[in-house]
Amino acid sequence: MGTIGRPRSKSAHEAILKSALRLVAKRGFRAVSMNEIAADAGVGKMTIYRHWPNKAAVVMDSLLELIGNETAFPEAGNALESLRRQLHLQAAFFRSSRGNLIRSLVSEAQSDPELATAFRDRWLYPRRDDVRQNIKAAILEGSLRDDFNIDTAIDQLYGSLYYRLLLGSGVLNEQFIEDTYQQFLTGHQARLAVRKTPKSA
Amino acid sequence: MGTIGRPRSKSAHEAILKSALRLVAKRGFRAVSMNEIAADAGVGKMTIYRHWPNKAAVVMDSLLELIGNETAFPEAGNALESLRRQLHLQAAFFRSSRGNLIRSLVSEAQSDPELATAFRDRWLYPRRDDVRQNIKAAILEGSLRDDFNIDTAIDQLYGSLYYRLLLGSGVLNEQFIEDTYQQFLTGHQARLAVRKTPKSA
Amino acid sequence: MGTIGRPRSKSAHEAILKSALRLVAKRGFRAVSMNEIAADAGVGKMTIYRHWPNKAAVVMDSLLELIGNETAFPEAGNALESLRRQLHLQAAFFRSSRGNLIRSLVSEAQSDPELATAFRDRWLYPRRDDVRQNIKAAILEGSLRDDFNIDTAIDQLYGSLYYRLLLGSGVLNEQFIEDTYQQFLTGHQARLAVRKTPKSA
Amino acid sequence: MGTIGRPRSKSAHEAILKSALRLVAKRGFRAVSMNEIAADAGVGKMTIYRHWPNKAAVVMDSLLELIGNETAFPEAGNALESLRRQLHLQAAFFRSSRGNLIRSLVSEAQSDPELATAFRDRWLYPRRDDVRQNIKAAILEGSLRDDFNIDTAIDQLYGSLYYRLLLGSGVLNEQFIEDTYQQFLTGHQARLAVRKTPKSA
DNA sequence: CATTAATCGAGACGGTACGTCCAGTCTTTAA
DNA sequence: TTAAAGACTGGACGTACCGTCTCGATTAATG
Repeated sequence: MGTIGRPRSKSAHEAILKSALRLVAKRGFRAVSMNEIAADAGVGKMTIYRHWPNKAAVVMDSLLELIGNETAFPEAGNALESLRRQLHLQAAFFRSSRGNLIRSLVSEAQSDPELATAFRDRWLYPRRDDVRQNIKAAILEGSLRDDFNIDTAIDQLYGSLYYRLLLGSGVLNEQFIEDTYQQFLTGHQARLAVRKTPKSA
Repeated sequence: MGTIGRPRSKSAHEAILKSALRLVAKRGFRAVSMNEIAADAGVGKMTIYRHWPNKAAVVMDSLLELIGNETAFPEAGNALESLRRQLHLQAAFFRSSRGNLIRSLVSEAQSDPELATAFRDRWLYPRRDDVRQNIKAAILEGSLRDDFNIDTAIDQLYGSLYYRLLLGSGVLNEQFIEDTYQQFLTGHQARLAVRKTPKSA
Repeated sequence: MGTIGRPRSKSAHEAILKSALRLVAKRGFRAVSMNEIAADAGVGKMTIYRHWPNKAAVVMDSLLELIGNETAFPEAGNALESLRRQLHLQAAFFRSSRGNLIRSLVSEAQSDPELATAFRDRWLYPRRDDVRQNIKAAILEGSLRDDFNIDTAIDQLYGSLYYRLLLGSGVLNEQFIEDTYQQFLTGHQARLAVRKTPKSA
Repeated sequence: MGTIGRPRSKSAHEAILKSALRLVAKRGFRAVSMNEIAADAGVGKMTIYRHWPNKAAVVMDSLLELIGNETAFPEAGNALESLRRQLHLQAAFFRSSRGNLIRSLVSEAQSDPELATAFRDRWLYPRRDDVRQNIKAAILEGSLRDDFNIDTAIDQLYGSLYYRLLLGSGVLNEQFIEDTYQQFLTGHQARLAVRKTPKSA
């Protein structure tokens, strides 16, 4: 049933998200003001505040609506390989300018409990669910053991990626991802009759 | 060499750090203003800026000077056990109100490159050096293998702790630490003649 | 020539004027928003702007259409007495909540030349014309001299009323009106027996 | 006794007043924003709000501190002549760009009771006191009668000037002032030889 | 009677100014 | 010279309102 009054402008909505995404990815969250986003989107500031409660919420939505599925699990012959490729996708995503969005949102979430909840519920947990599904599939395929705590394993796998993104202690390159994946395998791979030496650099 | 004029107040310096620590630990970085810290410390705002360049630097120093060694490696029979206990110390530290300092500084560092560098050079890397020394000791003791990339291993070990601190996806409890430690062992422990079953919840 | 389409709602027109009059008289021009008038009148904001160009125009019309003739010259035995009574009517009008409309419009007219012109052409000058007619009648009746500048005399008569309305330097009570009327008489009344030099252009 | 802390900047204070005066006199109250005044004065907006509660208060002070005595009673041989000249001064003041300040303040005062009180207490009443002193002097000099209500007489004298300033019904030229002055004389001048019934309270 | 076209209530829109807040700097007097 | 106190510039914030625009629904006069 249609509501009365002028409907919200879909084009304004999208223009705001695109401007926010572009500006924040390029210059960072704090360096971009609401006035600037509004001007860039050709929109009144009140329109932004009518759609979102604050800057963080705008950026949160621009992440979800515009680039939400860049890190989806890719097709591969089996679950384990799909997981491996997704880790590389995630690293590439973090290395790109999009990584600024994640850094900004995690940063703001430290002083904004509502944003923290939103980030978890709308970004983190859905992606963790995907990972969990993938791991369960790998278990069913017989590639992984079935006696470990999946949530803990996920934290170990992805924790190091977020760590390098946020702390900058090292580069998120291919080798690092490969090592992390292998370390995960070492701990959780199903035991075969024969077993080789695990590896790392 | 005798200085002219009124000497700097050492008590002011400490009062500022204590106020900053207390207020930021309780209410968070963003919610605390410089005026408030100055007032709480019974000090003029200029005195703060004469000692530190900005708010983040004050909090950085309050972390280092007041509670810097709460996570030092404890004595234990061997290097591995010392590492295990340190992981538990670090988790306790993160769970306490002090965790707010780390969260605040990492958060601010996302938009302040100088702070990012300072945080790495003065907090992160010294502690990583300790971990590295410990791991090398464990290698020498024959408890760990000697063919892995230590920096990557450190990221895997501590990344999940920072992840839970900053993302709030799960509790930093004893079990989580124990699992993380075991997963590290699984991947890096020296192969003995006999081997037990690794574990997890 | 018949117009096409839905005709303008006369009831909406009147409801708007009544709401504007009531709200502005009670709370003042600036304190009342167009949204509020629209809501009070049970009308869409666009309907107001389809009938009038801006808020001042609405209030201007509410003054003219609803209470325009409260200060008309009353019947009396002669022109002078009619003038005297009209001055008292005008004072009563200014003292009432209707005075707020005049104050509001004069106030807005200071920064809105179009409104200033409209206020003069539609409110001020018609009433000055009435006064002028009355004075001319009094001259014809032999009660007033015929050698003074009528416009200047009107400004002197009514200027003090507007002055007290807008500046609030004193009350617009009966005595003040009576004194003002007498001062006018002193200067412009026809000489009964002997008289000295008249004055003015 | 000197207070502690940095004292308010006298130069900033004056720069603000001068900018406000210049801009408002030229373009009018509503057309000038606080940001603009701040920028023109080379001052932060907070400094303005630290010295005054709102724009009207700034303009009020710029009127009083910068051009307050342009309408002071000039020296003349006698009180009546001084009054006559002051009327001409006042008219010239109203005709000049300074008249915009008076118009602005009276306009804003219609919706700002505090400003209304301030305008009366700080601008209007002091000047009325001067007029009252002058009239009393003229009475003592024997030029004016002593049996009329002075406040009413002042309203009649100056009311017409404010009326033409605010309503724009006619020009504030020399002739108008002269007529107004003569009308005042007619009603209040002391009778030279023979005299009939006086008038008014 | 169906069509047409301007109106209606509702409310989102672009734009502009407001008044508040805080970071980091500067300027006093006192010690 | 340094201290406490607090005023300073600069700039972002979130709110309010104006006057315009856009919906779906209504309402005469026209065809």
